[in-house]
Amino acid sequence: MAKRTPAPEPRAYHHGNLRDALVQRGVALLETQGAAGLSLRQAARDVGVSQTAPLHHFEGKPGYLAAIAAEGFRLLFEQRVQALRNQIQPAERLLCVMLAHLRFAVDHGALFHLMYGPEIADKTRFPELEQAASRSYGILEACVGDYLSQRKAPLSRVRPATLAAWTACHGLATVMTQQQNAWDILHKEPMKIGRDVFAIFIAGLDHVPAAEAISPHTRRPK
Amino acid sequence: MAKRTPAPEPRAYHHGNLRDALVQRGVALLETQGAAGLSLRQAARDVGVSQTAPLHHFEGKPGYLAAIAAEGFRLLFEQRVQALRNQIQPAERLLCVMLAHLRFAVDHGALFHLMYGPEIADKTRFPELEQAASRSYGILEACVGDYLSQRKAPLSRVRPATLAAWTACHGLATVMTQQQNAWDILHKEPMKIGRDVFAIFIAGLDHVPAAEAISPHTRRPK
DNA sequence: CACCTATCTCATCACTGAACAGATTGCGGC
DNA sequence: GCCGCAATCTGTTCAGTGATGAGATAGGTG
Repeated sequence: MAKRTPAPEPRAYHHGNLRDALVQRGVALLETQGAAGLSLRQAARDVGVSQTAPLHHFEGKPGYLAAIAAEGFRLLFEQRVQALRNQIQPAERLLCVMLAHLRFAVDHGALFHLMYGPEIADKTRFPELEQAASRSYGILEACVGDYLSQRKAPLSRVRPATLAAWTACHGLATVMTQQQNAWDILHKEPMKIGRDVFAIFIAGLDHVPAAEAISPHTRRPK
Repeated sequence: MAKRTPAPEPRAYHHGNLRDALVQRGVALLETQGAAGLSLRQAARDVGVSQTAPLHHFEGKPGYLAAIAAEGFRLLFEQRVQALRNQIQPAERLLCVMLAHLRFAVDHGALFHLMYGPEIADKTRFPELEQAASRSYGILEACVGDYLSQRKAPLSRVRPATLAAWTACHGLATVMTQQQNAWDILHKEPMKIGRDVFAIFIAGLDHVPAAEAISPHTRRPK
C-alpha cells in the first residue's frame, strides 16, 4: 500500500514518522472522545501538521480507520498471549482466551467496536488489517483445537466449535460494551459474568446433540 | 419529549405526518445506502421539506437515529411473534426466537447495527427506544423461562441463562453481519449455521457445571 | 548542479449538523 | 368575527468534516 521509507529505521524527516504518530493519536482519541471525536483533521491538529498531511499516509479516512484497527488487533494479540502465560490445561487456556477478549472489549470499548464494526466498509482492501485480525483469531482456534483433541473429539468439529466459541466470546463482549442494561441488572463484575456464561458454552461443546435433534419448521417469517 | 398533535389521527398539516415519513425514509436509506448515507438533510430532501424541518420532530440527529432504531425494534418484535406461530415445544420456541433474530440481522444489517451499536450514545434519553427494545427482549426471556421450567431447572437460573442465550443469539448475528470471513469459510446458509451453533448453546443450558469447575488464575493481563 | 520522489502546506469545494429569525397554518378564547 | 398562541415549516448562516489539486520543501541520486 503506502510505500514506506526504504530505511529500516524511519529517521526524522519532516515530522519524524507521522504515520505512527497519527495512529497512536487516533487510538488515544478513541479512548477519550469516542468514535465521534476521531477525525483526520483533529488528529493532524494534535500532532501539529496540516489538515491534508495524513492523506499522504492513509487512503482517506477508511485507510486511517483501518490502520488504527490493525493497531488494535496487535494490542489484542499481545493481551491474549499474555493471558495464556502459565496456563497449561486446555480448558483453562480456552477460557483464558475468551476472558481476555472480554477484558479487552471492556477496557477499550471504542477501539473494539472499530475493529469489528461495519465502519470500515471493505476490510479486504487492507491486508495489514486482515493479517492482524486473523493472527488474533488463530489463537482462539488453536485453543479450541487443543481442547477438542484432548477430549478425543473428531477433527471435523474444530471449525464449527471455534465459530461457536467465537460467537460466545465476541457476542458477550459486544453485549457488554453496547447494552449496559443486560449486565447492569446482574450486579456483578463483567469478568464474573463472563466466566459463568462461558461455562455454559464450554459445557455445550462436550454435549453437542445430533445436529437435527431439534428441528422446528423454520419458515422464514414473512 | 416532542409533543405530538393532540388529535388522535394526525391529519394533513403542512406535510401530513412528517415524523413518520422521515422515519420510514430513514429505514429505507439505511437499507439502500447504509449508515453512511443516512443524514437528516438527505431524508428531508427526499421527503420534500426543508433542511431544518426534521429538527422540529426529533432532538437533533441522535433523536432521529433513536426513532429509526425504535421502529427497527418494532419490526423485530413482529418478526419474532410471527416466527413463534405454531411452535409449541419450548425447545422449538427458543430456537425459533434465536433464529428469527439471526434472520433479522442478516436481512437488515444496517438497521440492526443501528439498533444495537453505540451510535446512539445515551439510550436512556429515549424512552420510546427503551420500551421497544425491552419489549423485544422480553420474548426471548419468556422462551428461556419456559424451556428451563419444563426441564425443572431452578428459577434462579433464568436470568443468567437468558443472558447466555442472548449472547449466543446476538453474538452470532453480530459475527455474521460484520465478519464475513468466519462464515464464508463454512460454505453454508446462515440459518443452517445458526441451527448448529445454537444447538451447542442449548445443549450447554442442560449441562451447566458448577460455576467454579474451571477456574484458572485469571490475572488481569497488564 | 539538476532531477526525482516523498512529504507537507495552502486554498478550495461539497456536505453535514446545528442555531436563529421569521413566515405560514390551525385552533382556542375574547 | 377577530386576536393571540402554539405547532409547523422555511431561508439563512456558521462551524466542522472529508476530499481534491496545485505548489512548496526536504532528502537522495545522477
